[in-house]
Amino acid sequence: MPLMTIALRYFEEVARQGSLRKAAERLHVAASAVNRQILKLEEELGVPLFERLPRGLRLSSAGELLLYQTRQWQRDERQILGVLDEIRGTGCAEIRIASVESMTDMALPDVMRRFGQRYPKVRFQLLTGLTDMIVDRIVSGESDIGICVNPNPNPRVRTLCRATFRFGAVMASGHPLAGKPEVRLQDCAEYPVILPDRDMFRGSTLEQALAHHQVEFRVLAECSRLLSIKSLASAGLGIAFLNPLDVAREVQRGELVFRPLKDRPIDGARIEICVAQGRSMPPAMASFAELLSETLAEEEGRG
Amino acid sequence: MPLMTIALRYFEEVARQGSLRKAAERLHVAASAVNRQILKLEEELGVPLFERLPRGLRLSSAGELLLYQTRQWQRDERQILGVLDEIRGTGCAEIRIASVESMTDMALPDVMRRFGQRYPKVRFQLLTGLTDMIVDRIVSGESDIGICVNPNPNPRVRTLCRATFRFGAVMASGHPLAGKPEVRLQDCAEYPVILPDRDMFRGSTLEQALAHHQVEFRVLAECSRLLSIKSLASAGLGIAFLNPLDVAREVQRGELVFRPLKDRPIDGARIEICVAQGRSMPPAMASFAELLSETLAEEEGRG
DNA sequence: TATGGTGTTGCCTTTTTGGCAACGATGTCC
DNA sequence: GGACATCGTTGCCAAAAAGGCAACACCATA
Repeated sequence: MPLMTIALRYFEEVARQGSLRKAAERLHVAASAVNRQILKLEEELGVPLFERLPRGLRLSSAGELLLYQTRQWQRDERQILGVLDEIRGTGCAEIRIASVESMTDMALPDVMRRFGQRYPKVRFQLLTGLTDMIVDRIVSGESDIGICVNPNPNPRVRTLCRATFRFGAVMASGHPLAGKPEVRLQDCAEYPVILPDRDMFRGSTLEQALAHHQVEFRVLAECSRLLSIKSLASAGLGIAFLNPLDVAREVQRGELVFRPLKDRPIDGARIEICVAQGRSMPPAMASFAELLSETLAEEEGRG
Repeated sequence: MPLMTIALRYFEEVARQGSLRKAAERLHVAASAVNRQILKLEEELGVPLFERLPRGLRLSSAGELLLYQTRQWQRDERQILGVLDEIRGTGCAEIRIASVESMTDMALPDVMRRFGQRYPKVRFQLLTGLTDMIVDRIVSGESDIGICVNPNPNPRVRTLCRATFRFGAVMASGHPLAGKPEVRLQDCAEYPVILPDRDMFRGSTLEQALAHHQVEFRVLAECSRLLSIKSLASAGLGIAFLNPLDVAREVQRGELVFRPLKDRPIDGARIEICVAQGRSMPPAMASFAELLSETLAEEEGRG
């Protein structure tokens, strides 16, 4: 338990009590033991920490300095012991997730809730961004678990699980195309569409698909957030191209409908769960990763 | 010298080397000794700090946490050992002075210069203000040595030395009154005078003296700074009432003349050097206080 | 002057830490 | 596939550190 020298521990108590014998009593040791630690400490530091008065000890200015530092260390010690206490058993106090938006609406909250039943004390840090940034954070160790879409192969990243989701057309339930079980891109061209903005769009599977089929769309809006895209589609302003995960909640509530695309071939979005290569995961984190992987696989099967 | 447990010291090196044996080599101890410290540390903390690999040890997430804290403590340790090194012999690294303006122009720089020859490494913090604030700082421990004027008796303050300086009239060397060896307040009433402002004036000996003699002055200016008063007087704009210490430098240079007042009784300004009651001073500080007291006594004799 | 408080020291025991050699396990090289 | 190197770990014992007890010297106070 003791992370700092007994000498410092004794020193703090002596400074607090102003007397060797009182300090010794509170420390449950003999006064001579305390005295020797203080004398040794002063000798090693080369500076008197106390001045000896007939009624006890009083801090010198060097002693005040050291006392201040010692108290700081004691606070540090209590704090870290507390954190290690939380970690005991779980192996970690916090799981830092970096995820694309697709997962953050439905899948992630669900997994986190189920995980919280087994590990109620583990906190989360949830950061949303694009794949490149997510990979960077995993590599640099800023985040523990990354959820990204179509990441480039990277030797410093280990993929735990991957699942592909095919794009589909997403529109308000009252939309003229909502009646058909499947749609073609050409059908969609008759209505306004809502696309991700340049940053989200670049390099995405959607970009490749649209480029391949050479369809001319009337673009109503380009959005930088998934939430915006869904809001516009919900309002009936246009058709969006998303994967089932993105709109699971809205489809469930009947606000949006998801219609697979008949066109072939259209690659799906490959969602991968990844961690830093060469780093092991504490039990709780491994458990979380597994839960996440299972959920992703289930969703893939359902889609 | 070691302020944190050997276990932590070993732990840091093992984390750095990634191997018990390499760490042991750098620490000049047997590998078994290092191993035992690590095992004991893990047992006491109740958390594994490393995971054992066939090629060595790798930090767990608990270990990373502790390593971060340990490195912080090592920096703290180096820093405070450095300061204690400076203190060795002198007893303190810094002398914090709170002084009225009277001393800060001539006496204090002179004392600090002479002190610096004996203790070149000791730094100063010089704060200028009014007596009440100075006393407060001494009591609260924010400053070490206080130089104040006519302080109220205070059981928590110990006075090392006091010296009284009688007020006099201060004027430019070309002033009509500059020719007389002594002046009366009544003489000064024929010319504009420069007074300290309300904060400086209130409760001062000067206030009592002027109140006692019932002389009507034509006040040219009230100033909140000693420097301003002297500047106006130097410019020949009026007569100021100061004590010899305030104008020692200007008198020496011939810019101002100091003329004692013939009126009786006029109490002098009682300048006191004081420290906190019940606190002892490290050698360097005591030396400084003594130097300061001597200088003050000399100046009193000269005036 | 007696008394109760202080820090300090000598002698000894107890506890902690270190050193040495050996063991079992794992990865590497020929 | 077997020799070899490297790793962490453990048992046994010596060295070092810390602690306990009693006595001492000192000083303020009653």
